[in-house]
Amino acid sequence: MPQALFPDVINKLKLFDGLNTEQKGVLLREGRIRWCGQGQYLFHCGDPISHFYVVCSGAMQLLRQTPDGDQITTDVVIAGKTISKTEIFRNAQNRHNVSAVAVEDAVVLEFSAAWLKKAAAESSAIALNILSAISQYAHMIQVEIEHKSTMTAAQQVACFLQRMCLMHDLDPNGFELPYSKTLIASRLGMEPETFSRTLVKLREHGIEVKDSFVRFYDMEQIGNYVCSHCSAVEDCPTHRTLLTGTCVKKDLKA
Amino acid sequence: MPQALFPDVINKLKLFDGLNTEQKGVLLREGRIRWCGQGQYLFHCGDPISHFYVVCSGAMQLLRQTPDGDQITTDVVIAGKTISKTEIFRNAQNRHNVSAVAVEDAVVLEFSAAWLKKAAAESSAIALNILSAISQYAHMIQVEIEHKSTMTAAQQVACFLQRMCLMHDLDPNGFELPYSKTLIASRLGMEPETFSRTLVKLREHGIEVKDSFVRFYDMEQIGNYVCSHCSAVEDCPTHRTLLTGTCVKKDLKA
DNA sequence: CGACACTTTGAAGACGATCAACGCCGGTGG
DNA sequence: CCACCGGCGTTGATCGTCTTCAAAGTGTCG
Repeated sequence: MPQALFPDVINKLKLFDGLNTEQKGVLLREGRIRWCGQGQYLFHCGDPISHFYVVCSGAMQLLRQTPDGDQITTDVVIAGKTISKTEIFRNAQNRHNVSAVAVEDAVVLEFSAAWLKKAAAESSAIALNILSAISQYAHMIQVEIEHKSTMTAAQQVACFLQRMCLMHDLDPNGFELPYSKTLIASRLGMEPETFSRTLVKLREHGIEVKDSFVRFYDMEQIGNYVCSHCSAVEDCPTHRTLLTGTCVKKDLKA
Repeated sequence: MPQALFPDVINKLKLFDGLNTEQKGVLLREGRIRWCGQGQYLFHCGDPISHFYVVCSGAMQLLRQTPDGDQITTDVVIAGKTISKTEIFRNAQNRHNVSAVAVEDAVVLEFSAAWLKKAAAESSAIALNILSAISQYAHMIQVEIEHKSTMTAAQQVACFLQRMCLMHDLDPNGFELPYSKTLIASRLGMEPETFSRTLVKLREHGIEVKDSFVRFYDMEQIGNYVCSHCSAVEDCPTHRTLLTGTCVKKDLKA
């Protein structure tokens, strides 16, 4: 019984916002649990899209191989987030355009793609929830494109660390990086070397990183170069300070 | 009567796929026509989101100012495409996060945002059409992020020119650029100078550009560096040759 | 005609990628 | 128990690419 195992994750799913407990129950009965050991693939790029997934614990990396060998990390999906929503509704060749692999032992709830489509077609609440989620996602990557073409590596890292702090609900005054630096660098589309060098520079700008321990020690400075567009991530009182600045490029140029 | 004025554009709208003529008629009666002279803004970044738009003729540029002055072109929307879909369903602050300005005289059909939400809630066909459109869009920008971090300017331009050829239904053996080089450069997130220099280099790789005239003169070479992920853009028999390669970075590295 | 936007070209500079080397750790196997 | 290996992270040196600044040519429009 899925609900019994991961009630928190399931109850917080935005996908089911606006549905009552009974309705959720009916839908969730279709779910099947899958365990993914670290390094195990949930699916590969090019596979037919058969399922929709909710990550219950652990984390999955979405990545794509470019034909000349190097790989791009599209996203790192943590507990409570979903996989394949976008692909399922794309109405294209119906094949995954990314691979999904567990970066740490993970538990995933799996539904058939048809189930999701049916739910969207029959419940306008669900359809609108999905629309909202995909729209937010689209906005996020759009902002990231913008970052890539206008910000230096330091700015991107600073911005990313702050979003990560929000998304993982970590303490801005000190937290451990939730996954490896190599993976973060890949997620940001930069080389591990560049990422490493960048972390050192951030120390002069209100962010201290020692090993995998991060501390925002000068909120005022940080407020100066938080990117205003990033506030698209859900607002949260605890982290409010991280969200109320505008992105001033110059500050990190030095 | 909107339909009378722009029957082609309206009838081809994917948004209404699966609806009969009568249903379309009812929905379209709500539309209001707006003329946008070149340089005129349809809305500004930060404005409350009030409407959903269908471009009937001309082209609109979507752009965002970064706080330190430079501007990013998010997208160039041509006839038959829509504006604000994503923003409307984002369920965030309900404000535009881009500005829309006419790059050439444009005619736009305008619907209230509430109208679109209502249509999506009441018709699962429409909801699924929107889901599909946004998903495709999300995939496209995802691929563009990938391009930005793995491809050189030359590769990006080559790929973009081919997608443009498809989207605008142009003749691969020779066509005029549908808008200015400065705008294209901005759309690609690069400087006009870089873009200009890049076009010269493409001549050695199967693409000739003279002034604003583009010709793909060596399909075989081009096939070698078309990016396979880009085939997400709708397939089209005329342009099939442009879609059947895989993206081999090395070819354009020289 | 003059103002202005667009495009191209040149030269210099900044930034990130790449290659190489090293220290560190955890695991494996002799 | 120690030797060895592989992955990770850091640092240094070098290289290529894109940006930036500058200048000049072209075209359009008032």
